Amino acid sequence: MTNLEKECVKAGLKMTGQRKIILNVLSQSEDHPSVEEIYERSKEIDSSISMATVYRTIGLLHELDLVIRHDFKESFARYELNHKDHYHLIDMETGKVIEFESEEIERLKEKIAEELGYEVVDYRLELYGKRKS
Amino acid sequence: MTNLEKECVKAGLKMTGQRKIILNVLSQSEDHPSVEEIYERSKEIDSSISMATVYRTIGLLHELDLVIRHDFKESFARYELNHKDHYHLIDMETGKVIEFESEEIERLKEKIAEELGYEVVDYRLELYGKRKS
DNA sequence: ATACATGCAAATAATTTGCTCTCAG
DNA sequence: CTGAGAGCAAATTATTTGCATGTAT
Repeated sequence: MTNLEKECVKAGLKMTGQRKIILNVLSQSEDHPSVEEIYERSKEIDSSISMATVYRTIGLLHELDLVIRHDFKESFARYELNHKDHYHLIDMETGKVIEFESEEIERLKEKIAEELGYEVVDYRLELYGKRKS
Repeated sequence: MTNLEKECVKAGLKMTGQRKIILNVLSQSEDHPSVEEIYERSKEIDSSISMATVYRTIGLLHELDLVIRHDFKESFARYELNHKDHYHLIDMETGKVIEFESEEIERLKEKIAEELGYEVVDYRLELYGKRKS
């Protein structure tokens, strides 16, 4: 049983075949798949899996804070496993998503929230850019 | 004719009654209204205005870069007139949106994009927080 | 005059949900 | 065994679009 699976069980979820597959797909994914994509990748392993199950599972994982949801200015959402703090730069020409980290932003967001009398519960930082010629 | 109206005309849009109303509603709004809300506020001025028109108008204004679109982790979008660079902190308990500015973030985002070989075309920075007790 | 806008209603697209059956614990 | 979970299809929600009619320029 993987770590991720253990976390789910600990949270009270039953470890069904479908959930194992979806968790596995997410673990294998280096990108930020949409529900549709997660569904497609999961179907390659078990073709009987349904969209509804993918939606419900992703929803649960999101509640458990195991996956993060992104809205990259598209009509649908993208997901990824919640690993360390990082940010995204979206190439507006190719749609490619580049991840980056930044200690400075980390500090800055805490500082700003602090000044406003708030504690950061969640955040979102995305840059949309064009490759320099 | 307001400045905003002039900008629209300059871009080739016809200045219809509906558009004037919507522009006016946006100018008056201190918050970040959804299309539904813009529609409600507009209807108080001219009850015959339709959702389709609001959607289309907002879409055009967005293309002209006169309004910015926000996805504050809700199921719908919110809009506001595009004034100077600023960011948002969303109070997770009340949903209230607090605007703030930050020279540092301004510089930082340029620097980061630069390092990745990109030019910033657009960006998004939101903090989601809980009020400190 | 005429191309662009509007209102209405129907169409889309993403996501959610009701219901019945299945299976993990 | 029993309640949580799955699949299917229908429902919902936000947004978009086709079309006949209206209007700013």
